[in-house]
Amino acid sequence: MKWSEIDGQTCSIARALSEVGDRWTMLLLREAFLRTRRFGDFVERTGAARNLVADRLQKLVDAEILERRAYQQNPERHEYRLTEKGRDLYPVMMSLVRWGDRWHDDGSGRPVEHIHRGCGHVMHAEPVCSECGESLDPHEVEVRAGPGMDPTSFARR
Amino acid sequence: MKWSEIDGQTCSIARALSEVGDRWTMLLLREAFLRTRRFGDFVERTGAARNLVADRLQKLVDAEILERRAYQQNPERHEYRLTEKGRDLYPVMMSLVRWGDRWHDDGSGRPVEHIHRGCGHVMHAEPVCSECGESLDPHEVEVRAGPGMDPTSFARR
DNA sequence: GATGTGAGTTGCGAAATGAAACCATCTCTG
DNA sequence: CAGAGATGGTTTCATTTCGCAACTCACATC
Repeated sequence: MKWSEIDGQTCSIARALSEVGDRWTMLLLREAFLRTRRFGDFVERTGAARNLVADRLQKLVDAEILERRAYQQNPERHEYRLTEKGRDLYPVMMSLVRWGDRWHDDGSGRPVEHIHRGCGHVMHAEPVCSECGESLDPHEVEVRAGPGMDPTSFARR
Repeated sequence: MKWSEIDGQTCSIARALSEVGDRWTMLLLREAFLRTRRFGDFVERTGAARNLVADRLQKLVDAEILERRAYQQNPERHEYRLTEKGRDLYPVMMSLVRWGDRWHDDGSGRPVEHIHRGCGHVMHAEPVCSECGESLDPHEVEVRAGPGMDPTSFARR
């Protein structure tokens, strides 16, 4: 199966990855969360080739994760900003940071620290159950087919 | 810059993505969390080409995210299981599921549902501040250079 | 001996990537 | 006004990776 057909799978993760699963795409989004908005800055800060940055930004705009809007005329210049859908990727980014910090610590500490203004502490994202607020443990979570599951693909398992 | 050099960046996300940022890698991990353990099942359930599955499983083993262990002799057969480091990717997977469910809903509902045994409800992962337990809002989080930041790359910003 | 199964490996055409050069607009400087 | 930056891409082309099918190998079963 080609990667480009992956979004046909009956799977939330496959469909999510069809939009943000690309290597450089994630780094572009990292930059977007750090308030990078201009083409040249994306190129410089991610280290990706210009043509790839152009292609991925376009795909993110098509997916309505970024929005391309003019910020000046003469010459017309555009900036790329996160949409609501894009901002909603925040938990994904934070959980990646958390994992990276925990398992790739070379002893020098975290490259960046996140401070929660509400409580003033250096923090990380902790996933909890949306219903009861308990900290999430994989063993405490049961997976079952939901209403959107294609029955044939579930039967296979 | 080539993708293979990406892990040299001073960034938790770049380093995390150098190990799990590949398209198929994430789908293999999805399967691992659903208790898929054998080569043939990974191939069948992800739809990836056999050589890619072989390559990615090997890389995951090298990264100590999966562990390859014999489960029988004559013929020797192996299974791939999540390590502690691999299981710790659970928040990443759950946040991807959450995002996919929210933004790719075609009206038929979620493909899979997660039930929290503790409270019995269909739930999703909700990220909160590790220090105060408040729900996380990007605007409430300040980012600053940590002890592990390469000063030259931060000065650039 | 023939056939089957599981787990890969190999070969090869097609597609994606990466680096550098090129282009188009507009502004600023002398 | 000519020429030299900024800025934001697009094009070109050699290299790398993908994706698919076929092949191998070790054992088991009929």
